[in-house]
Amino acid sequence: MAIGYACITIGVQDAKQARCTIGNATEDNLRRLIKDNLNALDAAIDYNIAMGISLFRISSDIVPFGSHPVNKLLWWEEFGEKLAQIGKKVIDSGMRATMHPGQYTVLNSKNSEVVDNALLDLKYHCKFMDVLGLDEKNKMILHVGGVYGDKKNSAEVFKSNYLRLPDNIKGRLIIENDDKNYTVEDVLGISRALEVPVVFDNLHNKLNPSLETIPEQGWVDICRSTWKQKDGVQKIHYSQQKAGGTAGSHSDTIYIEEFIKFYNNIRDKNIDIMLEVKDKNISCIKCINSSSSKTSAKDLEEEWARYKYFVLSRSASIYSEIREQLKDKENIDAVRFYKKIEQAIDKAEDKGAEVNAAQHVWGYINKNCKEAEKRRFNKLLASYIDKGDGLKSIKNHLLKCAIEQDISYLINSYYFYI
DNA sequence: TGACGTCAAGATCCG
DNA sequence: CGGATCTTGACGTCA
Repeated sequence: MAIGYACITIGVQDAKQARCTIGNATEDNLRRLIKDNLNALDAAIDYNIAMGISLFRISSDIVPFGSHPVNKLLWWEEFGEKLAQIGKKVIDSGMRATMHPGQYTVLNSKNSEVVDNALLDLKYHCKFMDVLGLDEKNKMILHVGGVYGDKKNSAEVFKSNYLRLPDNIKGRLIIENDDKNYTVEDVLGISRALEVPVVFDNLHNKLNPSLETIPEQGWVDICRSTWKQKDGVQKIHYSQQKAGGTAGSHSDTIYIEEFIKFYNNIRDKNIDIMLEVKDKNISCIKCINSSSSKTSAKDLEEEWARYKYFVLSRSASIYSEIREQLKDKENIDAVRFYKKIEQAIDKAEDKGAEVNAAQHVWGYINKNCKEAEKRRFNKLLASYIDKGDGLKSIKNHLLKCAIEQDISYLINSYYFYI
């Protein structure tokens, strides 16, 4: 059982991915970006290992314009050594990596150029995983594509185009129900014909349910039968609707009670759950700690160290309540802990609390900082107290100072990132 | 023709 | 001039 997150690692300075526009995609720029992005991927994997996260989606942008003719680099040769080293790290740590060509990679398109480009994109994604040296249990997820007024026929086009794919792509490809077109029932139909594993996506299923009404858990069970030994553990996508957002938009954080309810209903826990959520690795750790029986008082204390200034910036009383709760080392209750954190997340901005937290963080920086930094902090804080704007500037300044003084305790704080 | 999703790059604005 | 904030990009489908 693993819980993972997609592409971006929040709050890890060395793990930031970079890109460029097509106009700037010169050979030199691309070479530099690939080098930087591979180092960033390496850092993200180190972080995952340190945090006990063993499921991770690699960004499609890891090689900028990886399937576009503008990128003519033989990146798999040029960076072969680095790629192999990263791959070895993934394998040795027992991590499972995935990739996910987006909604614009359409294998069943009416337009043959679009199909050609989809093939190039699949080849690129597959090549990346191949050169990492990952086996076929490390999957590549694709949506079925367009409907073009005739879902049945369009599914047939998908099938025939699938059958023409190279074997290494077929070995990795898995298909997912989407939020508008192909329901899990539709995707299972395609899966039966092609023997392709199906990824059940809970939010897509809510927005685009099948004709047959089966509870979520029933669909998870049915999808399980599409996963064979060689495919590895069944994988599903889990996300929550953002309150007040357009249908299908992902929540800022995974609300833990709802997740645990879903998790408890899963009959066979031998399953990998990929979270799709704005706060990425942060929710991932939350879900791992809340679903594992091995979560210790120390685990929650480490989380508290990362959350505390954020919580303080929202509410001093919630801050005290959590501190009280954590004093009881005999009764570890991760769900209760994270529900309190969520209370703080959902609280509206409170100027007094923000000022208090900023001053608290400043207390660590104040001692060893430059006069100019001191002046800037005081100026920004005064402006915030006076006019109520510039909170982001305060946080950016504090983070900059923390990085300069290399105070990891502060740099790792979620206060700066959520 | 614009919305959809994504989020850093790139452009522009501000003090 | 540095930093904050707004706009663009790159993709394909669908209304």
